[in-house]
Amino acid sequence: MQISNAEEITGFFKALGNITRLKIVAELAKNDKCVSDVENIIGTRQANISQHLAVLKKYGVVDCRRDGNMRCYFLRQPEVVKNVLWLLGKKE
Amino acid sequence: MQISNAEEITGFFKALGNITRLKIVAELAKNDKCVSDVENIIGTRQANISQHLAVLKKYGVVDCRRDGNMRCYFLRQPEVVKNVLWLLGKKE
DNA sequence: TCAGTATATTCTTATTATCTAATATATGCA
DNA sequence: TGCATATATTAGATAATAAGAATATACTGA
Repeated sequence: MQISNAEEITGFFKALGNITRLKIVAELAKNDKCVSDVENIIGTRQANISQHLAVLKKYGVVDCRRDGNMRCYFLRQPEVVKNVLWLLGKKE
Repeated sequence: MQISNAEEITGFFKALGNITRLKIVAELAKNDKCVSDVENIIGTRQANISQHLAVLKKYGVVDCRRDGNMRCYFLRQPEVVKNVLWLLGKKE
């Protein structure tokens, strides 16, 4: 197995290697959400959610678009993320 | 997407979220290796490789067996790991 | 323009990760 | 038993991450 873009892949794993961010990503896998939606679902302070979303964005896992007053976050590669989570979620 | 075993999955991502460990795992995806093999391929000090292998083991990514004087490390779920790396390695 | 809402940023502190150097442990063999 | 080899563990320094609190920014609507 050759890893050509090891930095990038490591970044993906770093991004998901935190339980709060994993939960955020799992929520975004269902549908796009604005920050306050995520805040309500995850039950963490707004600033913290915002920081985690920034990390996810920095590593290229999510991106966002403005929606009026809000920011709507979404997975950049939803199928990849869903497949990875599915693979890991299966019981072996 | 429901994440039932979030802790465990986060652990997997933490384990792979380091470039040295990612490289180790990519090597083990080719075939099992003893510590000195990994050391030579990765080009890092023995103690450090040993520490990284301990992290991978702690999170359940690898396991090892004794082989005489050596320890042979292997992926616990090679197919899962290979599939995940393949998914992430594809160019989109 | 001003107030209100939504989100981001900065700062501080605590925890965790990483690396090196030194040392310990375990096995194989003479 | 004693030495060499292979690997693991510990300790200590530094860096990276995470969370809360406070504050700043940006958009909306009156």
